Amino acid sequence: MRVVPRSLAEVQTPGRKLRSELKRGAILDAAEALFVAQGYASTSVDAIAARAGVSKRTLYDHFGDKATIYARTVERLSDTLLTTISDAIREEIPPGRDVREALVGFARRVVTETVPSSEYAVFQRLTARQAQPPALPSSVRNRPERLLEKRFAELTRDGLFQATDASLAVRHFTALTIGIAIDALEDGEFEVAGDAGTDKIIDDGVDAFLRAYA
Amino acid sequence: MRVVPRSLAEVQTPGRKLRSELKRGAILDAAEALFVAQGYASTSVDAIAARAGVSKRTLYDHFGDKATIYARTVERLSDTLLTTISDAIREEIPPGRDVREALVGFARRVVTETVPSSEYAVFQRLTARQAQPPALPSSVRNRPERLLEKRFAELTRDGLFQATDASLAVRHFTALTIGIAIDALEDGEFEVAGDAGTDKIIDDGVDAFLRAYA
DNA sequence: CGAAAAGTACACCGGACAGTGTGGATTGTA
DNA sequence: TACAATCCACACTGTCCGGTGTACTTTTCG
Repeated sequence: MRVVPRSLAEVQTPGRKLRSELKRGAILDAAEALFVAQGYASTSVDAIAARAGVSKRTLYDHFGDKATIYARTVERLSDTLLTTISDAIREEIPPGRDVREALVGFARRVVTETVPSSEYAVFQRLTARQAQPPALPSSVRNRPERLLEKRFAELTRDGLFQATDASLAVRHFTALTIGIAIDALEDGEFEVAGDAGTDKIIDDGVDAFLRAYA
Repeated sequence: MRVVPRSLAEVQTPGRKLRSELKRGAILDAAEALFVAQGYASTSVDAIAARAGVSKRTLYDHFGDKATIYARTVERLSDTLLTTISDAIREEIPPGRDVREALVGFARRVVTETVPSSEYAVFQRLTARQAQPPALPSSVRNRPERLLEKRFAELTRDGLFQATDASLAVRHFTALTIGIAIDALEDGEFEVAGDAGTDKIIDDGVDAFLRAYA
């Protein structure tokens, strides 16, 4: 006589493969959080497994070793970031929108959407040369910038602002807005000020940028 | 008349003491190089001792533990950086010098003098929130910026450029020049280009800054 | 049903590392 | 010469960590 509660099993289990994929995602989530908070070297595989609610063995069955976990984490982060930037460009800097509004909207959105997971900062920091994990090629690191560069070139062609060197303009723009905002957030500069602080930073940055490139 | 020593400490021979001080310096040199290259967690005390040409026991006699070595390293780095910035301000941005020349000279000097030890970048990175070593207060982290801020305020008062908010102007200036240059250096962006690459970055950055703040 | 996939618990290994203890060598100084 | 400061070589402890092996359970599906 079968005592196996088939119905119960079917209800609480959404399929082997799906569940396996969920575990995989949970592992990457945990890994991302820990790598971001503590860095590569100080994050133990046991800690990742514990946080993911998964046995260490499962983790090693999914990914072969710690370096691979790290690589997959950064890859996923990179993809997410790329999507975020791509969406933000399309929706915040559409043809016809006032340039100042568009730039402020874009920067603000990138910063807020990548906080508190702080994808942008995390990505920069994790991909920075620390020689601990295998360093990533700068071609990967700069993908988001390339997207914005293309849009800036179009804006210049339409005469909306002067950026003969689109690559340079993007560098200056991100440095003046997103870069400074992320820096400030990492310093915990305004524990209270919150969004207002970053908003002001971004407004000021866009102001300066437009003064230089209008 | 016999000179009576008040304590043993006063009588200590300059020979021994000097040598001891040299060892101490060598340890800090080694620690700085390794912390910079590998980060805190991945740098072993044994490695520091080996690189300094000093026994591990001597190292532990001088400093009590790894955290203290790290703290002393960052302190020394901070002091060196502050001196570098201070000198650069005094000598590159003197009263009367053409503003563009002064700013280019300043930024170029800060970058070149802090490379390849890359004090500036190192300082930023080591003091960044990584939660591994005891985080430093941002008051320490921002000391160099304060100096430049003061000079910018003077320049504005003299009508040489428009920076009603000196703090903001400094942020924008460093972001546009030193920040981008250091970033590029860390990426190993121009393995060959060398100084020419950073020089162009700085020229472009100063151009943009002056367009925004002239 | 029965095989296989997926996961867990747990013990284990080898190595690295922070930190200590000690005895001995060198060397300025009284 | 005798003493003390300084340093070194070396052995040792406890701990953590990356990674593996294995035996057991649960779930899925032909």
